[in-house]
Amino acid sequence: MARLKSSEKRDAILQAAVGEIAEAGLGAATAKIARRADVAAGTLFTYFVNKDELLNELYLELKGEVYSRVNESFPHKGSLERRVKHIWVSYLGWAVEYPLKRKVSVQLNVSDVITAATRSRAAEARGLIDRTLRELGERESLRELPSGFAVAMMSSLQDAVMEFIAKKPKQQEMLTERAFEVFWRAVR
Amino acid sequence: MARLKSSEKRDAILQAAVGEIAEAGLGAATAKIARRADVAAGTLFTYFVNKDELLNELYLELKGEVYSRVNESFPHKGSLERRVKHIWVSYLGWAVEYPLKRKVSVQLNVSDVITAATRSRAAEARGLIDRTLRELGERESLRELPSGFAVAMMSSLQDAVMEFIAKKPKQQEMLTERAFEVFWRAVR
Amino acid sequence: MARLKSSEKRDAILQAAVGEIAEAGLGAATAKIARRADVAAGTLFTYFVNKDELLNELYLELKGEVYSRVNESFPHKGSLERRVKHIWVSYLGWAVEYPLKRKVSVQLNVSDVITAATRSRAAEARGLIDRTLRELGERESLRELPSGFAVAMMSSLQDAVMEFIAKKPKQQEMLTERAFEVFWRAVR
Amino acid sequence: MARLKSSEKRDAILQAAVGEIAEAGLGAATAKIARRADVAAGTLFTYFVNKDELLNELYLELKGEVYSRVNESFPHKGSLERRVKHIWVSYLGWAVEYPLKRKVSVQLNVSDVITAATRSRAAEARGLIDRTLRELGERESLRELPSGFAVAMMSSLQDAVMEFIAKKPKQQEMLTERAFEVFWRAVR
DNA sequence: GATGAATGAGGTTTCATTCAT
DNA sequence: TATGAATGAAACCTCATTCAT
Repeated sequence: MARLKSSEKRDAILQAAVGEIAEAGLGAATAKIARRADVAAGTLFTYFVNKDELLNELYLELKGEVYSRVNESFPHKGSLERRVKHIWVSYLGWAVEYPLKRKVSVQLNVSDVITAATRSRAAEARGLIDRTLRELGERESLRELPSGFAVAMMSSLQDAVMEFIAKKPKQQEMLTERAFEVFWRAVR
Repeated sequence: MARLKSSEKRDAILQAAVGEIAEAGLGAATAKIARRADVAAGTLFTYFVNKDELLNELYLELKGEVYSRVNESFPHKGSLERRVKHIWVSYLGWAVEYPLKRKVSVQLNVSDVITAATRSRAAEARGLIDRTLRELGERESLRELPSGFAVAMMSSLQDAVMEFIAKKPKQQEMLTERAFEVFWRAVR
Repeated sequence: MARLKSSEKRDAILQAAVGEIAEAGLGAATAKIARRADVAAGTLFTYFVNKDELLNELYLELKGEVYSRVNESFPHKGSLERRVKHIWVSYLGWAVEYPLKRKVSVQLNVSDVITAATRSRAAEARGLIDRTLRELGERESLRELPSGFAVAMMSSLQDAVMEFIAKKPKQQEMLTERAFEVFWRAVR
Repeated sequence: MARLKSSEKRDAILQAAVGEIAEAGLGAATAKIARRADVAAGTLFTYFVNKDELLNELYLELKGEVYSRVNESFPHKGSLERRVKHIWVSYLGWAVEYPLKRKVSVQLNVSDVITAATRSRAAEARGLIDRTLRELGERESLRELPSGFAVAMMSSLQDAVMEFIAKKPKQQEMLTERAFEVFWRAVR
């Protein structure tokens, strides 16, 4: 008669964690996360062995969400530029749509709670993206730079764009386009 | 007269904070910071009214350090490219020399403890840099993007470079150069 | 279902607070109160959100105890003198029986931690007493004095009696009687 | 060339203590008292060996002030009623004029910091008052009550009057008069 | 599995007191 | 004497985690 661990509850906890961490930083209390998820304090620990694990799982979840967003209608057969732009546009779309999630994602990324293991599991899930970006990295323009530089550059450039979109949401599309042009000029 | 507040001690606390926060995040205990600074737990609070103020002051200190580094031997009369490159090189130089400080600076920046007031005080101190980067922002290539985009872009690109230099410190110079070329291509 | 908050524990904390405050004043440490109540330091805060609330609740509890003592076998239909005397005797009885409680009650009363809200909640609970004392206040002898004076006078006179009973407990009954005569002469 | 301990400073500290304790209770910080007295934190301890002593001295000072007020123009040769009334009126006058002092005096009195030694030193200073009140205590009406009861009763009745004068200062004179009548009726 | 009271270590901050200047 | 920085014990309170129900 044991109820199964409901993934619904798990999701509620993760979502609550986003809200709570966005407001209070990584020091957010598990009890508050639980309360926001409408779950008892103890219940949180049947879904995540401890807070660190919760944080690592959250990181994975967030990354996964972005990647699946990028995968949606990915132009597998498009030109390199089209494929890179797809990644560019869809990531920015996600980040703008879920600013709290992005904020939390950044905090997690910068902190030390996310283990190397988690980070590499996240990387694994990027297959599609990576293949495209590796192709980009091999271009003449980035030749002498380490593989991975293109990725890092794109991601950090996007962070910059984000800041501006956050301030003027209405110009999202324009900013996304123009910034992509700048980016593309750099790597072309 | 009684002992005067020594800026030596103040500095020791700030430095200890860098070390402690680099290891434990912004949740680092004030007591541990004090111990590392070789100062009694209570003494910390004669220099900073509370932890938040300590963090804000630390932020200012770190930013100030970078800016004064950039100001050193700034080629006021050089071409735009030379000036931008000076900023690029000197910032990366600082970040590579003091990776912990940079790490802490990033954590602070992302967090919510740094007040708007502190942020704008920090911005004020950037006069020299800003003038150059504003000039950059007015170039044809960035015309339709908001002023400030050039700054944000440069800073985020540098973050990307940092990661790689951190992994291969020996290639610092080469990476710095190559990455600047890429950046310059984008904004040229 | 989890363990429920036991009013037993709540009471133990309140009682421990009486002992501790009687010894150390309102500055009594919450940790010591908890220890004396045989409860973990943190547990205190599941029953009272903070020390101030504990103190306010304690005040209410103490007042409540007195009032319910007075209410016991209250001679609703007796003469005014009989009713006033009942109040007089039962209050003094309580105060003599629980000198620590009385001491703490006085300290709380004099301090500023007890909020106006708490004071008025306490006042509400005095219905029976107040009706009688208001009647007393309307007598010729107190006519020009503000309503409430009779109450204040009685209470402060009792304080005086208390001191003496505390020193010579055996004479409690006699002192209670004689003092009431004096009091009654004043208001008759 | 050593400056003498200036009694000016001592007084400033005592006065500051009144203000601070009235606002923050007996837990008032010595550092704040010192600051309010425009004196360095350490200086306080050249005038009072520790906080407890400061509090005891303050108690003495306050009591002394009242007594000397009562002594002023004391009608040594007046009837018992006149003398008692003089005490009554002059004490209430002081309490109304210095409500903070009175508040602090009450707090000190109720607390345990005031030693028995201090209390008896304070009592000594009451010679004049006591002689009159002892005379009062010997009257028929109070015969069977312990000596000292008259004093206690008077003092506690005055507390009651105080409360009302504090609320309606304009009626001070009337309230003082009427209440005395009540008191006198009781002991007559 | 779900609950939430209980725990106690640990966090920040306050404070009486000391002592170098 | 006067100063006020320095001290560190102790205060209040929070929190991740456990476990009886």
